Amino acid sequence: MLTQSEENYLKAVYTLSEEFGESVSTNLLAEKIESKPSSVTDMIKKLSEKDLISYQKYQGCTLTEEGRKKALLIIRKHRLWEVFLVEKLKFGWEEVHEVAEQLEHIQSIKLTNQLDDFLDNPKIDPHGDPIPDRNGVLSVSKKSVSLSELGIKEKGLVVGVEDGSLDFFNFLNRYEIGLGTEISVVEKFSFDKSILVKINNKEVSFSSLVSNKIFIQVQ
Amino acid sequence: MLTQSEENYLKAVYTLSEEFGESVSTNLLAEKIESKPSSVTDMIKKLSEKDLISYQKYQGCTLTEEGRKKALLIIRKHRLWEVFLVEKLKFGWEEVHEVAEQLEHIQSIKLTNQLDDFLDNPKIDPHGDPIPDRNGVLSVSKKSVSLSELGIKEKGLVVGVEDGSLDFFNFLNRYEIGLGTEISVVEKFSFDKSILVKINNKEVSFSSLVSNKIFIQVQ
DNA sequence: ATTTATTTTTAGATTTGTCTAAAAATAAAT
DNA sequence: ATTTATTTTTAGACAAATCTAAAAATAAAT
Repeated sequence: MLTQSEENYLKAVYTLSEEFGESVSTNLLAEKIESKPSSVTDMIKKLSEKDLISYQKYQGCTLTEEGRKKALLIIRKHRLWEVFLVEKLKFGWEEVHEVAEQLEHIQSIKLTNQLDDFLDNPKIDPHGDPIPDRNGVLSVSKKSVSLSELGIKEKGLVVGVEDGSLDFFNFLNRYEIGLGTEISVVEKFSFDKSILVKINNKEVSFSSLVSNKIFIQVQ
Repeated sequence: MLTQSEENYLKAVYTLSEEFGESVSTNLLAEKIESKPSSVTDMIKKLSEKDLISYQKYQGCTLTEEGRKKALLIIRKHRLWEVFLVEKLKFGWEEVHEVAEQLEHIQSIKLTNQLDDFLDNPKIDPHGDPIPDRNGVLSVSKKSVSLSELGIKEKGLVVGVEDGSLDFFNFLNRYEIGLGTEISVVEKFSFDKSILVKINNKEVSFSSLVSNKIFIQVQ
């Protein structure tokens, strides 16, 4: 059983490893965790004892296989709760982070997996970040962006949508858009924020309402 | 901001005050919290400093108005999460307590109130205990029991139902059962666990499936 | 009304996670 | 290749929440 603090360190090492290279320095971790380097050293030693982190003095640290797995399960919980807050409790996507930071530490595998099912096993969270599955595996590896954020001539695959309503689902069906559909941007109109895209060799225009809800992973 | 430990103490003082009289002894609290009397004394002093508990050495303690309010908001969260786990995530009512013990400490008034709305503002939790409203007020004061638990000739008012389905709602409508309806038990049949009751001066028989889902407050 | 038993409090120790200040190791700069 | 700057670690202290063991207060029993 890990403490909240230990979980936060594992998560921080994971995300910093992703963003910058492999090994994470003590100072960088301290900044992320908002604590002092000396505190970080102590905690790294502790997690190193537990074989969740591998560490050599003065050389920064990396997650072990076990540590990585733990980190991904915390991230899974965080992102599932974010989906819950936005989709079910009508939170704005910008205000969920703080609450999810607390909810991610709730211990119950059953809770996590039932929540996953209740939310229809979403693949991305409201910010476009991929959600690890129940084994801690990411099916989508990179962060995705909403269609509205793409530039002209950029293209990518649809990896998710934000709105779970039947209406929106029917709308997407009408245009033959599903997971894995390739979309490329032809033109963007700033006056109404609409976007002209090419799907299956047909050109279609979407309002910003729609383009904000379709998540794309650029190739 | 209270720590989890402080919150647990407030909740314990509240529930023990309800069960036994006003003043709660140090030993009783220690047993409830599963710690030692000396630890309890320390915490009581701390909460007393914060004006959440009133306390005189060797005389046990009681909640202040402020402390009571805090306790009721924690209980509110606990019971709302229990409803969520049973109704939405298909947990059994007997397995929700442990998880709710963790969820009750999540800090976000918005979360609590949105969850309340999402669950259609339930008045009782899956165990028949009343849920305080957003001001920490209990509209139903006593614990309720399922109809199946009443004895012959006992009567009471309907204060809630466990199942939120439209089917069940229609079923209740058919028999003119709503919140506040008086039900008295005429006879119980052990061979099939059905129950014969009187509602609006008409006698009706219910299966145990139904009687387990109707919550009654005995007068 | 003493004695005895129980309850409660105090005093001092422990663990976890943090901190500051100083020392040691590594990296950068002349 | 030294010197200087930066990073990281160590050593020791502190607050929170707990504990054990002993002392003090209250309650029960003779």
